[in-house]
Amino acid sequence: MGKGRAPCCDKVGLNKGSWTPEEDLRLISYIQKYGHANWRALPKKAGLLRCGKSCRLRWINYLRPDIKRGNFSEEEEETIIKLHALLGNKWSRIASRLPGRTDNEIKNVWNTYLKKKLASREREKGDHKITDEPKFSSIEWDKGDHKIADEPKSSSIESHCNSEHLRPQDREKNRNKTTETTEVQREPKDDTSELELQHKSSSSALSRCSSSLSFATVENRHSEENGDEIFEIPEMMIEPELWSMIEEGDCGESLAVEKNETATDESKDWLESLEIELGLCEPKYEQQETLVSVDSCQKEGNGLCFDPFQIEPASPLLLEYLYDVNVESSNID
DNA sequence: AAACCTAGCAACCGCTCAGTG
DNA sequence: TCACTGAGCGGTTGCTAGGTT
Repeated sequence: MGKGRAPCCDKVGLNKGSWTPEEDLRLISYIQKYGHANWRALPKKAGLLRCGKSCRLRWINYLRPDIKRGNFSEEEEETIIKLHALLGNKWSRIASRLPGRTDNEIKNVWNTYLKKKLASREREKGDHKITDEPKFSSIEWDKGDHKIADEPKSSSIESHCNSEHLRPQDREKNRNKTTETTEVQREPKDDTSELELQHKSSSSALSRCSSSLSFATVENRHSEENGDEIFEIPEMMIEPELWSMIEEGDCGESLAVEKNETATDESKDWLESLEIELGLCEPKYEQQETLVSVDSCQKEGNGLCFDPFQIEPASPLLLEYLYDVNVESSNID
């Protein structure tokens, strides 16, 4: 750039490296109450010794309520492979097609696993070189080379929930590391207009299909003033002292935030579950199984369950998406 | 049991872009 | 139009856990 621009923050005396549970809690607590309109100012206001960029990254990649933790399903992997063939290393673009997944996560999965998987697959087929470049141009697309149309058609809800489709090492990992991350399924962020339709239809299925810490429903809504999300958190019980701990900053120094009288029970519940995940407190009671099982849902045939990653040629959502991708590719060209 | 290796992932860094005064 | 800011993106690094020798 060369404009002598000041660093995004004064890095002297700031924490680096892994985030502590206390920092996480502090960040979540602040964003829950005040949103994240200004990342640069956020750490100071929240009493965090981090730069705004770091806070943003931590929130987006790890703490965001709509984040989907855990292993990628076969369908997700296939989707990534196909989208990568179309878009190349446009991780954020790819992530926008996979609700609940972050660009960072997809990038990591690609670099550590999918690239190799694809390479070995190609090796079996022939001698195709795996590159980071998009495989299909919009020209190919126009010719009707709709590679994505051969997307697996089987429902992935089960596979999403069912570890049978996970890689062996990941299945093992899951058994051993049950509380490693905040495996909380929440409504996907719907700030991407192009995903709006998908979200409307797929998010319920997604949020239903998750780990033992899944919640029944979580709604996002946009603040009219600044577009920040305010998350409606499902109803659960919470230790009152825990909440006051957060409010009064008992988990560290006092929080630089005021007590929010309107903080919902749901927010507290979410924080509590997060604290359990972070190992800040013991689970007080058995997590209620609030999710409708995929099986029962499918048996009921109520139309609420479907595969968020299912891509069939006839799907209007897919057509919209394909059109979208095609237009975007054309624009780039 | 210890040393070494490898894979996975969180976090950082530097750059670009869009918005604003 | 220019200077600047803040947010976001993609590449890279470094830590850690698990596996292997």
